Amino acid sequence: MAHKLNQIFSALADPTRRDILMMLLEDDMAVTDIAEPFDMSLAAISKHLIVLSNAGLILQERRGRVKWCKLDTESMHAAFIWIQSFGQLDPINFDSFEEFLKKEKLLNKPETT
Amino acid sequence: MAHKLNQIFSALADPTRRDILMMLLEDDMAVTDIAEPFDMSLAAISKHLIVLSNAGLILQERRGRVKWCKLDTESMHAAFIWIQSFGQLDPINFDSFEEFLKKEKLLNKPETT
DNA sequence: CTATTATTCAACTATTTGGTTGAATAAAGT
DNA sequence: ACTTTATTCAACCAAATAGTTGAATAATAG
Repeated sequence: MAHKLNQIFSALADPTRRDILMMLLEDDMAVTDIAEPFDMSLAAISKHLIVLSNAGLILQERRGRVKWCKLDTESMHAAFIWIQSFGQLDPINFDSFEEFLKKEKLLNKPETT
Repeated sequence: MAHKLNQIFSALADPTRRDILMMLLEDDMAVTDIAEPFDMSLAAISKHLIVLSNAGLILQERRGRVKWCKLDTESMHAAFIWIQSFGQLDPINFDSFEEFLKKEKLLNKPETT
């Protein structure tokens, strides 16, 4: 699990990839649709998606000729736990934590597996 | 602040640098002492420290010929908040959160600025 | 079968990264 | 002044990264 942290943090270090992850918060998307807003070739986005996939931050499932991308929360959670248990945070910002809870509730995701 | 996330996550992506940060949890250290346990040149460690410093994860203060390194919690906190507010975490692991609180209490840091 | 759409592969390039070594600088210690 | 200790600088190298373009593959549509 520790070696995965390299990949996870490395994947999160790129702003394009963070943007992609945030887009996927809204909904699952096909590769072409993900690429659309970016000023960058499709192949470049495809590579970013492979990086995200290798880091375990997204899952890719091919249905027909379309490859659907969706968030995989586990790696993000692992990074979260690492930082959290690192422990050198400010007294803990309960406000932002509450806000996070609120947002979770608002999203009210149907697939709460 | 967003552009700093690139540097922060990128800095956290290297295991040597994460190790250094964890060593600094114990106490502030001089560059040479930080380098000692690693199978790597002093210059390499010096570079890692510059990366950590640029990411705002540590502070370096020269006293005499020794450069002391200490954690700077702000950037770590920024990364924490980003992941937290990203919101795609599992229902929230309250156990690990409690453990984190407990550890904080145990450390009982005097400099709770 | 042919064309179109979706995605990736391959080859290439430029830049960054993580490491090395040896010299340079800075501050003490004797 | 000379030596030792602490740290960085400079030049270099190998490997990884982030991008490009053009061809290849895969699946659907006509």
